[in-house]
Amino acid sequence: MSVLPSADEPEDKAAFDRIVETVIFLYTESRRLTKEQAREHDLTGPQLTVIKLLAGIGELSLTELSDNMQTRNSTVTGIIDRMESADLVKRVRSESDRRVVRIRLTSKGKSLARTVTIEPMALFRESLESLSMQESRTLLKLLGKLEQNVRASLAAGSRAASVDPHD
Amino acid sequence: MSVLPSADEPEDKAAFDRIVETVIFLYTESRRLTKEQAREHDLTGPQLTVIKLLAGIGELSLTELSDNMQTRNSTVTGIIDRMESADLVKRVRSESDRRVVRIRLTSKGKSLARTVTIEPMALFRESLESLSMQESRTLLKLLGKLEQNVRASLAAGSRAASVDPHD
DNA sequence: GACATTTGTTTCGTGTACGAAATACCCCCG
DNA sequence: CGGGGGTATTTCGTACACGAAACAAATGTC
Repeated sequence: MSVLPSADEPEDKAAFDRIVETVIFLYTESRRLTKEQAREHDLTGPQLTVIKLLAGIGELSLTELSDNMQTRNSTVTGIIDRMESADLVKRVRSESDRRVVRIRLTSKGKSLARTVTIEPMALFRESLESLSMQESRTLLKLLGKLEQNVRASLAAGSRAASVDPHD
Repeated sequence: MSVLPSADEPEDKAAFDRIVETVIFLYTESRRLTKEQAREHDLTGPQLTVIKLLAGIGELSLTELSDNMQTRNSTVTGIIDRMESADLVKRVRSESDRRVVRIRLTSKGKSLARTVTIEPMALFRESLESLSMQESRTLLKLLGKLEQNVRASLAAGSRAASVDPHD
């Protein structure tokens, strides 16, 4: 905010809400379509993500995988469990550090990775291409700013709820 | 974010990926914090959303609720089930159309709505306030453009199947 | 007024998604 | 050598989240 807060204008609030709604829409809808596409290959959305990540990088530990997917370890454990029983992936204990599990594609997983051309969040990515270079740079900058603020709030600790300078 | 040591990738592709990643980050992290905050009142994230919606509007049918929350009916049924056994909400059959169920806050639900000050996605909303008016307008415009493209793709994709065209 | 169709809600089965606790293994300090 | 503190993964219990099918009330058609 620059000059004055101007006691919640309905317009401002509506604009904020619209931004939040739009982000939720983009995320949930892209996810839904990813899931639907993945299904044609008997995969779920997260499973497709795992396959594409592993196909691109080679092998990842479970924690690296969960960092990449922005989900918790315990969630990824379940996903890998199901993928392992579907023979898409296998777990290999690391030699150097016997705590870590390396996740690797099986031959079946690899061939599936070659077959499936769609990327996770494809819908989202495609729609991005319609923006000009200038626009996507601007978008990235603004979103990055938001991200920084969120991270700052998170780092600021799990203190009070929305305890802000009220008004 | 990424585990990959992406020193200097081609900016274009990296920019797209960064945007996608950032949106996912914003959504999941805000959701996580909302959940955490709601928990202090023995609520889950979606339950807080329901309470705030009902407190603002009064009463809603299950379908209206699921539209507002961008989730499926079957999901909301479960949420309302749990809220009903916690005596936060009650189901009332509509008189005019006996198929519809109206969801209404109980007195316990209402007093909770007054007690809990935080809004769903509070973290997200707060971080938005750090943007200038100009910036949030720009952000809204660009996101809106993305949303339009996604909607267009969805409409085009649903030609084959008989999916309900939403607008 | 009997029928098929549509619309609103629930049921069911599967797959995330989370936090907390348990487990296994690493490293370090003494 | 031994224990303490830390990290990596799994287990467990609960709550979404979805699609498909079941169900019920409303509406359209004749």
